[in-house]
Amino acid sequence: MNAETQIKKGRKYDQVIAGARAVFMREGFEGASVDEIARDAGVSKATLYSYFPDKQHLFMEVLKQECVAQSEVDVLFQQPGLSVEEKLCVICKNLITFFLSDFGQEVFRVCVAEATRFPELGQSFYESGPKNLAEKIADFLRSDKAQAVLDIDDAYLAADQLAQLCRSDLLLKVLFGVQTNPSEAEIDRIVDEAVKTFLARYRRVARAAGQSG
Amino acid sequence: MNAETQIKKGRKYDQVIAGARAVFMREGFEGASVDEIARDAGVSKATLYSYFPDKQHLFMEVLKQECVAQSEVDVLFQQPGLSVEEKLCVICKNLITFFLSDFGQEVFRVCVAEATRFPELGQSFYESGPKNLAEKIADFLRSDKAQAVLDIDDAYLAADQLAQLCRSDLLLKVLFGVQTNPSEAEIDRIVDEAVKTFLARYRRVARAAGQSG
DNA sequence: CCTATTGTAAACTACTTAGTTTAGTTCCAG
DNA sequence: CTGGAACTAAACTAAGTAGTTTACAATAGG
Repeated sequence: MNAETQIKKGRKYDQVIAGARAVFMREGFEGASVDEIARDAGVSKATLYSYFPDKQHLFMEVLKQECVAQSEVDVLFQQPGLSVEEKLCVICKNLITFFLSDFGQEVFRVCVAEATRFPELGQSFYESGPKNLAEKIADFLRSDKAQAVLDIDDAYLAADQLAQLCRSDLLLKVLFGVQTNPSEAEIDRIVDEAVKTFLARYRRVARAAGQSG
Repeated sequence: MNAETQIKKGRKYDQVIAGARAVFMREGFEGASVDEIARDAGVSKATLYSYFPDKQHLFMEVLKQECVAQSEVDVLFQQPGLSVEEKLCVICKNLITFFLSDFGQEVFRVCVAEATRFPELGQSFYESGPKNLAEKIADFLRSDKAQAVLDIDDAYLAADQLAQLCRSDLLLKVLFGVQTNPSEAEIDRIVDEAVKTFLARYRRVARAAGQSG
């Protein structure tokens, strides 16, 4: 009776998922047809339906996997020998690179579109993506190394502000198809300005050892 | 031969648009059926098709109107006797209130979802919404009153940063259905923190009259 | 009052959809 | 070589889709 039991079986499973991912990302849930998925997957419809009870379960399975993949994205990479400021820049750049990637864009778009139809999907996307990322950044901000340079009260809030400053105009532009691949220079500028604003607020003031509200 | 000529006619036009808006916002483009729109509009399908040549034109017309409505949202209201800092708070609060509204959320969601299928739609949503808002904020930041207190080089970038700091986690949470109506206190906190960070970067330093790079 | 316009409901066309079934094929273990 | 499992293409069902047409009703202007 557990939810998983209905899904999965033999050896063409991955192939089906791959085709489904491609079509769902391209067309959304309503726009995708099962015939197209089967064709794209190089698999017969009967096979597809031997793996998944229906279109919805297939859709959910695809996006569950995308969420897992997304949660494994690491914006922090353990790069030794970087100052906190440099590290902040690296974090920002990785974050931007991620949401500019085809993967990031497609998953984001589909999840926004179908969050109403599949409520648990929106939740799990949010948690494996933005929330997960913000928490990783917050952990870094709480580290001794960071705290030596930064004076932060609410690390999660600060992490979120940094992430938001990175996303900037770009996330919206990309989401609405206004600009699809910004130049490296443009990205560097945004990163630079984001970190500048972040440090203006959170850089520890030289003198006083205590924290100011 | 001009694009407009195909659409519009008599007196039930608004009714059709209203029904179409309701259904499209609820279901998206593919998910919405013309029968449902006609039913929801309290109009026969034949009447609907006497106003619009097809589903796509109807969809575009609805969203064109939403974009116009969106572009008329004013985040600045001319409120006299407010300090620049207070004004920034008001701007932030209005911005948040807007994207938390049903209207803001629905339009945003549908536009993201259909930006691939209807490229010009994404563009015009972006321009009438986020871009338009940022430009209004930038105009304020460039005003003498604001410049007396703030030291800003690139007003549009600063405006965008302020807007992003406002959106914070909230926009994403709302978009993915994680949190639908945050408390007033929560909003106030975000506004407060956004303005704090913004001012930390852009508040004119007491002493020097010139601007620093 | 009469007629043209604008509306209506409902049937209809031609097509697509999700999902099932059938009859036959490939593949591999024993 | 055999038997069973997994797979296939293709036909099929039942329902829904966009868009058209038909035959009829309400409403207004002159």
